[in-house]
Amino acid sequence: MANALARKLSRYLSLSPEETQALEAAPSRIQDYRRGEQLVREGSSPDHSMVLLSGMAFRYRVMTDGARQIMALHIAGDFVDLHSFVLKPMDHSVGVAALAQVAHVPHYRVARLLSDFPRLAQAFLWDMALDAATFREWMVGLGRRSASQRLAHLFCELYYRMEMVGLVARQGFDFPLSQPDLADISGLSSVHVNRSLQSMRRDGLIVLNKRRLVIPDIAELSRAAEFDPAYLHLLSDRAC
Amino acid sequence: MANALARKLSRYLSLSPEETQALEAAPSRIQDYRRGEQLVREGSSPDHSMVLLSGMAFRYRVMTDGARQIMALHIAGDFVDLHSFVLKPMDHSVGVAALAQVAHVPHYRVARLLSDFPRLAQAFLWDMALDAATFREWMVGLGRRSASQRLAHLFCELYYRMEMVGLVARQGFDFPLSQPDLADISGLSSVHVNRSLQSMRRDGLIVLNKRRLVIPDIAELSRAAEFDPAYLHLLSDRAC
DNA sequence: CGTCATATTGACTTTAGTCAATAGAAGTGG
DNA sequence: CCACTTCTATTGACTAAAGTCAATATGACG
Repeated sequence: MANALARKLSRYLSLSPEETQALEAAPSRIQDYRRGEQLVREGSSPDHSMVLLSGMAFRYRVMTDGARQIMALHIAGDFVDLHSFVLKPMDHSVGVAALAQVAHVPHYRVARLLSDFPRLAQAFLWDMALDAATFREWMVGLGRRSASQRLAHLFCELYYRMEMVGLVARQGFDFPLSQPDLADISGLSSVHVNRSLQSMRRDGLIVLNKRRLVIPDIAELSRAAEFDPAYLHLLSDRAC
Repeated sequence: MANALARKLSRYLSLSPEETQALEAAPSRIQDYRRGEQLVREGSSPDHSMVLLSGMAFRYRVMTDGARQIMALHIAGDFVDLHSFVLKPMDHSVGVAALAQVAHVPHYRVARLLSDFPRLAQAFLWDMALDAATFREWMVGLGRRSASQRLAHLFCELYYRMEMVGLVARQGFDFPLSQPDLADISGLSSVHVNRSLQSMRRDGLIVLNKRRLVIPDIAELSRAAEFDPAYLHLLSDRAC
């Protein structure tokens, strides 16, 4: 998988050459998807999971009245729907926010990896746990943070995650999400997102235009968001 | 573990006698905790995970201004913090809502289970995926549902989960949560929870008093909440 | 150049939060 | 069993945050 996943998992444990090799060989194919396309549809029962090699994807659900809630963002190296290996049918869809290169990993090969490499089983557990930790952090935001804190918090999270995979340059990174997208992430209306962004711009916390987000002072934005990166487990907290 | 966990996991795959036996033998001890006590504290790095045998527990985080967000509820049979096996330190605390009997499973024994019984690894992945599916459902509620829909949705979820473990009698079940607790689950103020509950009572959707919740017509409450139990994966969707 | 999505602004409405008072209930020590 | 404390529940009056609707830019793109 062009090493993207192996690099991420090695934050948890150092992979043996055989394990890395097996991960490399796992995808059946690699495919590009454009913004607006769907990787997986709610209600379907995929026979493979997907690893994002580049671009951005998000998981979401559309309610009966058309409202959408985005529940996760994924960037290079993320195992987008590992859970579909054990939990079907899908209870949400996966969409593409920015031109994405995607590796398809058939579930039978996931099963093979688990049985052949017990340590990978643990690494996959770790990856799912990390995913869940991010869900929890977003829940805290949705339940208890103000509009601009939610946005600021999201920007901080993305900054660190992007940096981790080498996508931050000159304190900024590509940011393909529209204001309606941000609204559906933060549980707000797009009008309110617009106003909150403007206030953050006025305060010099962010520079956002032409699909690029610059954070002049991440420490200050973190303070505004009361952001604590602990839940991202950026440091190698290696068990083995 | 008095079979509570084995029963839950067997919703995913049928366990062999050896696997069941190994699960039974996994806890190092069993202990009771009273309402208000803490099972795990944010920031700690436990050397064991916990299975709830009876009672009710919840995972939560307290923010700097004292606001609390509850991110999960656990009932009998739930593996409360399996993730602490792979992800430390804890990014949230675990509290007790109602007198809880808890089995402690040392992490080294979890590791043993994973390596000795590869199918249990998959079952644990399933359990974590189920946990995450519930997180996502709560996120949708926090982001996009109205106050009384959030509460109604929670009540529906609990009804099905309680029924699954045989704790529903005469359309009702023990409900130890206070209105402030409900507020911290649903991201509302306790005053607003109070008013929403009263409106639901007036509509005959729920009967709630003396720490007991009765749902006269689960179909009607489900309609009000736009509740779809799919994410709970109640049916045996057995892979093996 | 026209089209479509996105961004911005103003005016107004709605939902939910805050503050404060009162009432009930449950638990505790004597 | 009683007095006392401490949660918990309820209500009213007022405030604030965020949503809605609608109009107008702005910008990318074929």
